[in-house]
Amino acid sequence: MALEHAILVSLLEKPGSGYELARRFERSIGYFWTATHQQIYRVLKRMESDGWIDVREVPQQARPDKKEYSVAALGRTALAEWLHEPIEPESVRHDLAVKIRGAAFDDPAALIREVERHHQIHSDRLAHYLAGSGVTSPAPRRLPRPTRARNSSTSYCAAASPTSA
Amino acid sequence: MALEHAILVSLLEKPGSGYELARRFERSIGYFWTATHQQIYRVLKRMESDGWIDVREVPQQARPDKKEYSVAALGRTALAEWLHEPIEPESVRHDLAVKIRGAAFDDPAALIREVERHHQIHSDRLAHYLAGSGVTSPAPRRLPRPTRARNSSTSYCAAASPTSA
DNA sequence: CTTGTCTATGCAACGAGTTGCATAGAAGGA
DNA sequence: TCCTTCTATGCAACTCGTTGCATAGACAAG
Repeated sequence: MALEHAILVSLLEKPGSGYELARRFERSIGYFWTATHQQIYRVLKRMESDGWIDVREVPQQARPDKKEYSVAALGRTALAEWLHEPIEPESVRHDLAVKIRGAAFDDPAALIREVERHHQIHSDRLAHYLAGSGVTSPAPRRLPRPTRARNSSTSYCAAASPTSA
Repeated sequence: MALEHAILVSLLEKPGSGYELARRFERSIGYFWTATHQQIYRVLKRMESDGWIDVREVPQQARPDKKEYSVAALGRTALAEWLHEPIEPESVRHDLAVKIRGAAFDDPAALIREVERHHQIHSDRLAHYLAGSGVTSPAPRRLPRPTRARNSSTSYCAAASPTSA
């Protein structure tokens, strides 16, 4: 329900075409919201017909013409309203956590490698964020070696005691 | 694509009905994957017709009968396969981050309260996790007061310099 | 000359997830 | 008695998001 709003933010930063937005959603705003070009084109259509954004045909040489979108008054209002709503239920979908919990019924060792891989990915991304933001890096942290996680991991996570392990 | 697998994990921990699963998805496994009862019932149907799970009609007194599901051999195989696949693109959808970025075009002060509210919610949840897991709490951390975030926040976040602020 | 890549837009079909509504018996409180 | 809550299951309609495919001109590499 928020792709519209992510697009509004991006168009306020700089007007652009569907194609350009799709590029931005590969980085920049895409770090916070993912979307494919299909979705973007479809939502742009709707936003335009709702009067949230304006279109301008821009002829180009040496490449196809494009439609440049910019935020209309109605769009700004809609964005402002959304910004003032509290964010709610935050629906969680965390594959890795489900797998970790499922590991009790399979081979935990294989998952540990996967967890470490993800830790690496997230560390790298954090470094990337910080490098770009100009904020000085906090003291680097590393994952503490597992202490007593091996047997305690099922204690609250599992609704009931697993029958295998 | 992973609700099936979350259900398999939950049913391995303890067989149960659609209704009971829906309860579990309100806590326990629900911390990692959200699902409504509608979704659960629909997926259970499919899993059953695919032979991933077995059903057993359980007559009850003083309440409606229920169908108790348990994991079949095919289900265990499917889960094992899934556990060994690497997790990929991790599609990100982070309302709060989009709002923070949009705040440059609106009232940043209002959002600060929202951010603090969320920090509180996450701290509480972390405490809850740790309390349940038996892991000793790490040194409590608090958000550093904003240092120079006010003007640097747009540097890499924004694809282009915002024209208002 | 063909193949592949980049810009630029879009349709059609599907699958995942949400919302609203419906049923139905038992129990408990106003 | 009526109303609400709890257990238990489900249909129908919708929106959101993904995947596959299509078009089409310009350009560069082989």
